[in-house]
Amino acid sequence: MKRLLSKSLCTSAAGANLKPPPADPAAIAKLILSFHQTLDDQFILSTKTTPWTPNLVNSVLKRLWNHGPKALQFFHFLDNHHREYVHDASSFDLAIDIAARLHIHPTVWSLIHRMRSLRIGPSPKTFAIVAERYASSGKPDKAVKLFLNMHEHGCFQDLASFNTILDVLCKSKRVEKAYELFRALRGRFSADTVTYNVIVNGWCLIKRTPKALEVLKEMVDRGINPNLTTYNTMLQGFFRAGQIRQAWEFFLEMKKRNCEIDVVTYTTVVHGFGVAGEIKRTRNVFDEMIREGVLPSVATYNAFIQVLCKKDSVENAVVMFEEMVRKGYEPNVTTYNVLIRGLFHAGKFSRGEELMQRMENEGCEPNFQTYNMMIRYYSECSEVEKALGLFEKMGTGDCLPNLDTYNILISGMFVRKRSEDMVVAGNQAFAKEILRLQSKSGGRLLRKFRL
DNA sequence: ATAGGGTTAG
Repeated sequence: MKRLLSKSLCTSAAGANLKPPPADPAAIAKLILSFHQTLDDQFILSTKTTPWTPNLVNSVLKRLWNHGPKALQFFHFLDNHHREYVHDASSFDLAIDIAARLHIHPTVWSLIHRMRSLRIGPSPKTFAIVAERYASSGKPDKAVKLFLNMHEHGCFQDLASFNTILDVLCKSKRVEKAYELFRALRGRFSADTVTYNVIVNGWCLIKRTPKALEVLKEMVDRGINPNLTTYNTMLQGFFRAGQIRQAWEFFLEMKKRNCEIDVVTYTTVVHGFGVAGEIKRTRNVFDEMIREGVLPSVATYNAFIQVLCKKDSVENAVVMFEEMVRKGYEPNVTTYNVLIRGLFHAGKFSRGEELMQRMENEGCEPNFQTYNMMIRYYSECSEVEKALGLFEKMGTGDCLPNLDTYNILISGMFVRKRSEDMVVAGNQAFAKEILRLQSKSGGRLLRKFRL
């Protein structure tokens, strides 16, 4: 029912014959996307009676995540045309995130200033968002500067925000920069276990386990107690760096020292051995885990199923999947994605499709990864009809095609795996379909790819 | 949004 309504809103001519949308974020997002230029009087009329709440606004913003300019238009529209509604801090944070991802810094800063004038922020979270954008777009120095200047925007630095900026730098692989800042300011902020864990994890992320061990040692020397998170981080680091023997010894040491090793420890080892192709040891550790009374989580099963797909056989992965279901676990979107990928990788497309149907029947919505991965496999095998079928299905559901989807489809046009004739026919079908869809999308695709 | 485990293929 909901889907039918969404579809009718999507396919109606832009701006014409639109009924007021209910407080349904999916319907509102589709309505916004149906406007090719700016939101106009028609939209004002359509949303006059909509009961706006921060939750509703946030849902709409999240649905428009891959259509950033539209999302910002919507945010500003509410600010300007519904004067009785005032945005919540969480909505500002989302809008700031979107503007920062689009690198529209004047908008980022005007939103920050507006937050301040409304006395609802900016909060440390707001700064974390902006810093993360700076760090991941090659501007770690601007991220650091932002942290150092936070207080000028009414937001004082504390240990938590210090730990956050270090984590942001580490997660975007700017570990040297994080380490520098850490050494300069650890005294001023009284670095704690979390601070050290962030730095240990940073070195592990770039596979520099000797540096991670050095920080671990330093931590102990300074009287900061490592905890299970520290050890699990280090263990994961060894696996990531391909140091399987060291990982195993570290794991044994953890047990010898009576660490209360937990589900995260075991999942790390199951995954680590599996990725290294040591399926037998993966099984042994999984059995040991159950023997020791540590309950596997859905993540443990996901790790196991994934490595069975990659390093063993997809049939064994299916067995493990059925076992987890039998034991009462509820597979999540990751579980399905991993197994569907395994089936597709093995060329078992129809079984992959069946599993997708099953996930939907179970109420687990396919996401971008599900669709994009399936479309990629179909495109690579010149299964044009199948790829387009999924693309169409995306367009009518809650998970709209994003830029990656278009990229996958377009690169699919250039794949040559079958006879030249098939490729030409496939290309024509793709080109025709993409042009048709782009005309519905208001020219976004045309501008992006100059088709 | 102060820290640790599970999602692409190349």
